[in-house]
Amino acid sequence: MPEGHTIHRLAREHTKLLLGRPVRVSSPQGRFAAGAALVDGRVVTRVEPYGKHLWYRFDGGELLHVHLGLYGAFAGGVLPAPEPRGALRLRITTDEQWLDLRGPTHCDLVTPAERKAVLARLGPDPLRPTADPDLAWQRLARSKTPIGQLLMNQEVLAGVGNVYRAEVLYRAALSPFRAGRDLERERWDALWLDLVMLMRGGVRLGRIVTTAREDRERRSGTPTREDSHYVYRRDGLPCRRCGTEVRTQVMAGRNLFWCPVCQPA
DNA sequence: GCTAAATGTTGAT
DNA sequence: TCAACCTTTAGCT
Repeated sequence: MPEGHTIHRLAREHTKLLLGRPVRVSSPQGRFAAGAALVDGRVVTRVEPYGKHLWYRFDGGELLHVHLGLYGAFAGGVLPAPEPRGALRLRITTDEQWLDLRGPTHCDLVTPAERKAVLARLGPDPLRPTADPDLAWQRLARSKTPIGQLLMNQEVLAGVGNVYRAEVLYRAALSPFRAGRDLERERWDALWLDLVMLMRGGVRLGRIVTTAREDRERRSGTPTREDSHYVYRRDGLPCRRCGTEVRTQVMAGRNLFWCPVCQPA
């Protein structure tokens, strides 16, 4: 379930769990066996998130790069660890805890240069305190590409995925089909601030909630999980604010959701 | 029990 | 544009 908020939350958890401790590292599945052997017994000195990427630094200078992709996920708990089964790419254990990684797109040892190359291609990450929204604006402001596509481009913005794309555009009352260069600077600044707030909330809660309380309660009395979004995966259902059917269509290779009335072209 | 789809990216065609 | 990665879950039967 990984957009940027998931990655930043994992970085916090893993920092608390691993930092300054020697770890046992293995790859029961075998695909990361050689890399695991190289860092087995090392001390973790840093866990760093950027966008949807995670890096783990070890005291021998090694760097582990993890990208969860669409299905990658961590699980963990207090020892003893469960018997490894299925495709378990990575297991890290401390004296007390175990951590399992399954299904990632990337789980590899990389050089500092390779890490730099990845970072160089990423746009500003709304979850990083020093992120500069102007870098994204430079790209947006001269692009004919629809804003719904630009928001998904990690070279424009790092960490935004399909849920935040749909939801932040709804909250801004912006059509996903509007060209980036037709976006006013003030509206971009407001969009960025909203992303920062929403994604920080995602880190805190461990899930994405974009609906204002009054919108959650209007239709259902008690808030439930399915009230967490305005439009994401709500195609065919009435818009929470205007009642119009929420629409969907593929944009940037993923299902986009929007309200044609609240987000007029 | 089976199938399709899912909060993502890459590399081949 | 599409298959691959590889796991979980929702929605069927």
